[in-house]
Amino acid sequence: MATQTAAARRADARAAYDAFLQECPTSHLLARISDKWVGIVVGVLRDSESGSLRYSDLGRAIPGVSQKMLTQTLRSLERDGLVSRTVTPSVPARVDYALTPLGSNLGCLLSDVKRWAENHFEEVHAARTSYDEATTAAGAGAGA
Amino acid sequence: MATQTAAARRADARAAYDAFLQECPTSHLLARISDKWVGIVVGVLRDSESGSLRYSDLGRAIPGVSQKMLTQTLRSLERDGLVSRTVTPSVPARVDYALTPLGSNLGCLLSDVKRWAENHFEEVHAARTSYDEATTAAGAGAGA
DNA sequence: CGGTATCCTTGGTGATACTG
DNA sequence: CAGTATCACCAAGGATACCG
Repeated sequence: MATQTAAARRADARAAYDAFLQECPTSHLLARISDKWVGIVVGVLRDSESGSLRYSDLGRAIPGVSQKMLTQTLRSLERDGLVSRTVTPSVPARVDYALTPLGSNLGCLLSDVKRWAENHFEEVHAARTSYDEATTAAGAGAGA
Repeated sequence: MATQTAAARRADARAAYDAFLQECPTSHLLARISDKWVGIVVGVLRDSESGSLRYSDLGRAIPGVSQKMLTQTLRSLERDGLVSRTVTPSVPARVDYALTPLGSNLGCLLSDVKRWAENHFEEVHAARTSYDEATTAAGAGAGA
């Protein structure tokens, strides 16, 4: 059983690579910021003047997010020390979320990314259009 | 049918938000760079001295990637004008991929992200550890 | 070698309902 | 209000097999 198929070896390599990826901080960060809601939550938190928002305010500020996703996102962020969670045990429980300094810092990075995106958006869009054009033209022969 | 449930309104809001996201260049960029293989491919391409690699070289340089994913990634990148695809119609077909200037530029951004990740890795890790510790402690009560 | 088309498996995503 | 647990769904990811 020592010699598996090429596929098995590939799977093995994949596992090894996966392990390697675990060591790579960049992957973690990329995974974190690419999370659909993370960028938005951080943005909203940065946007708010007081810098802190309640759970439901967050939900209200982000249309289309489910409690599950909001909670999940918040917990991840909290776990990574990016946001702080403050519970005020009043009668109607009140929980405030705010960016930690580290979270703020991440926000800056996000800003950089945003800036890049805005700067190069046209170029990408142009490239995409011309590519699609070429592709459509190539495929059009069969359709007509 | 004018007044749907709250869920329906939520879905509606979600759709609207989704549409908004389409307009936001940042989302596109985030989606692109967060793609599991994009970052790696760009990195490998940047890493290579000649700046250009053949399809199978790429596959070899990235253990654990399937042809499907490699091709898909490459095509996306090409579509967005991030990499160039050069076909040399020799007898054994030869295709070289290289970063375009724009792709190079993206590589720089990726470097920034990488730098940030490496700089703050410890902090995040520390936060995570202490969070996990607290969580484990909280759950331990039932186990004992 | 380079690439595409197909099928299958996984898990992320979201809705619902229930608790404190 | 804040949050959790469960269920159902879809789409991305990957393996396989097959063309040029």
